[in-house]
Amino acid sequence: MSLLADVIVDVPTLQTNQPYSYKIPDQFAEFIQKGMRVVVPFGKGGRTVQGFVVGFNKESDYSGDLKAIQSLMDNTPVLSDELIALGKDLAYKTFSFRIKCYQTMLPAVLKAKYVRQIHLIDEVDEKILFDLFKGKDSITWEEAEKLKALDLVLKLEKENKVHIDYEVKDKTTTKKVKYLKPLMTFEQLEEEKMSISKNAHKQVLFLNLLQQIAEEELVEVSKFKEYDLSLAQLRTGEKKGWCEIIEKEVLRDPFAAITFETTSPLVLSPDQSAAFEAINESVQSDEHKVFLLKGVTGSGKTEVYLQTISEVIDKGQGALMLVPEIALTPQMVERFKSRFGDQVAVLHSGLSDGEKYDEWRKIEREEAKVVVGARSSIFAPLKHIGLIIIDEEHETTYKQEEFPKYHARDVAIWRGQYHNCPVILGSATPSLESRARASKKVYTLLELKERANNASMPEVKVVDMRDEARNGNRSTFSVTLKEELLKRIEKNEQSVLLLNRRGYSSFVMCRDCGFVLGCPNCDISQTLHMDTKKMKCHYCGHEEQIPRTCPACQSQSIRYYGTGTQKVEEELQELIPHARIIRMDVDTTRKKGAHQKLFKRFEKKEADILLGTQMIAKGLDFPDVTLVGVINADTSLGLPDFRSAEKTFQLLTQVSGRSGRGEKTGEVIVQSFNPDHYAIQLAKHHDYDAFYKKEMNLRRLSDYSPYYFLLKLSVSHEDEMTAAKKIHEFVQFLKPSLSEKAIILGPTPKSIARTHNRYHFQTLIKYKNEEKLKEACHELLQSTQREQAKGLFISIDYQPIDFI
DNA sequence: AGCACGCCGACT
DNA sequence: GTCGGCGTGCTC
Repeated sequence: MSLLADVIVDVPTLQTNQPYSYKIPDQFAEFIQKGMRVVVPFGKGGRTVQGFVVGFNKESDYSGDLKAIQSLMDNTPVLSDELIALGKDLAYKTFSFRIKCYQTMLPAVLKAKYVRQIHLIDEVDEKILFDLFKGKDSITWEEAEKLKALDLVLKLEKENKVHIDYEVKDKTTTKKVKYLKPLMTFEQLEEEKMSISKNAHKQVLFLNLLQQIAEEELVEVSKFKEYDLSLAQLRTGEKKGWCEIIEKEVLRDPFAAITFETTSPLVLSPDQSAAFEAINESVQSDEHKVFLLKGVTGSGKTEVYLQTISEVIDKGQGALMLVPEIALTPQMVERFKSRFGDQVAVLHSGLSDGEKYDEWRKIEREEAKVVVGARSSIFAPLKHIGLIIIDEEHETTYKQEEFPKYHARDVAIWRGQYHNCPVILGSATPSLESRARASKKVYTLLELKERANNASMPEVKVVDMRDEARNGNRSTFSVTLKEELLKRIEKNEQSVLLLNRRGYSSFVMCRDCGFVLGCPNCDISQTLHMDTKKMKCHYCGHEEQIPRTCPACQSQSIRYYGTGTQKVEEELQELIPHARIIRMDVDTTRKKGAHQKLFKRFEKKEADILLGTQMIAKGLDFPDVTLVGVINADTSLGLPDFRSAEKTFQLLTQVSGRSGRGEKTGEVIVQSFNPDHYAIQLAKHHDYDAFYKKEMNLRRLSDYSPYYFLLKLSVSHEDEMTAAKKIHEFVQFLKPSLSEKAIILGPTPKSIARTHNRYHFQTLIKYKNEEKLKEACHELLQSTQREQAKGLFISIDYQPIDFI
């Protein structure tokens, strides 16, 4: 009795979000394994799609004829039993499709590409042969589409003159290096030398070189370039049987050119030892426990991580560590590589798809024991996990904004449970959710109270910008900040300036009539981009010229408003003409490696001031930075987001940590229009505990997280009325499954009500224990499939991060 | 997603 | 009368 394979097919719809049974042809029976990618026929016509084998079954309850698997795409599984189960669970929890989850877990190159090929199978008109097929016997669907000949192709197919073939193409590539292997002995080569013409200098040279290579030795073909021997000349030798050229696969190592000095563990402080001991106990006893490691910046959390990982490796297990993408700096990677050498695999967005795949395979083959990476690394194919670390656990980038909308912290805990291993959540400013769980003893709280080397926390000065304005200073920079910047330049010390970009944009406004240039497709203002000298919509990418006169009143006084990094840089340069400034923002760091280059330049003291957005706030250690300025602390306070105070507090605490990391004491200047706001005042006093208490109280009074869970239902449609009507309908649908305690906010139009010419509405559901809610949401998605197919978008976001 | 089946309008 | 519109339903 042969088995059937359960396959999840690459068709992301609700109707197909389930395993399909396929027969396994005899030739694959021996090789097929759970977790492999396969090519299967699916649906009518000759369509084939990629699928994942998620299990085997003796029989199927499907009444029709079963189809057979067409081919296997892997020699070894790409998904382990653990990841197969995790994907299934994630799909349910995040209201997503299983296939999407599996694709998210794997490197991009493992996602199939589909090619539709049109093959000629019968005689056709000369003209068609020439115009369409250009004399070839097959063309791709896309080529035909470009020639606007798809209807012709379909007609030819009906006439049986062409055949449309569906191919699943594998994108995986491995880097191959050509090696040369001698096949003859010294004596045989000597004989060969006799038999060839003495004028064939290159051939003689080649034979001489071959004689120098030991038997069984492989030499890289590229080495022969040094002797001016081309590949063609080597191939001639291959034809004569002197040698053989073989290709061997090598893994790309993005850090190959860099050598890392090895470092040894540092001596731990009493706080660090206590934390280490507590976590290590869980490691040694294979106990799943979640630790919240709270330590101020510079308190040595990383050293605790490193030493715990070392224990895990000694036990023969692996460790997974997540850091936010922008904190994944060369400095960070270096710390891990220099402690654990080649056992470290690094996954981040700067790698090419091929490089990512190679790092992934290094992990999968168990050549790497330590994985360091951003959000998606939480799915790394480590088989024996002994520890998972989420550094800077409060960062919102751990929540993916696209489907599947998972939170890496939740996945970490899932995997920690599966592997019976501890999970560490580390932060100087833990999220309220995590800190509250620690209070309720769901997590174990570990604290590092002191900075290493007895460094003190920097002094924070808050400058009231309203006073500045009253005193006639309308510039971006307060008098105090300017003076302090000048002092640093004099003393040859460095400063970091942070421009808080959250909720800020530079838009063009008419000073006479107040006209703001908006996007024609979306209800937001367009942003000014000085580098390309264009206006751009950040939502849909629409671009147009910068207006010279106001489109509404023809006034000439239309100009930009708001503060972009570029404008601040210009203003700063004007204010302090001799200051050497490095600006870091999305524009100057777009190119690969630009980020690192700018930091290196700053490190080498080629500049006095580093000016940038959030990306400069993380994990960087510059000993000569003694001043940190926050230009606009409170732009993020005004956002319609219940976490805005928390975000502001975290940001200010974070940047303050950048100052005074060396021997010199540091100073922080925060410019604000709301200097008395508790988030600013408590950040000034480095008082997380007081902030936590105060903020928890506010959250309790306003019924927000962590007291309530949140679920966001969004709906969009081309027609405003339809979208509005539908979301009301859906809320009515969900209501019966909610208890009295649940609170429904909205529905309301989103603050950016229109993008891409679609109208968006959303509603928030606040709840504590609602057993039936998740099931009801799934039902809602199921029952609205028809409407979804007709252009109604519905999205359910469990524990959303943004509300705007 | 992509395809077939099926039931209504305007054409050789 | 039929060709083709896209609404509906299914894919192992």
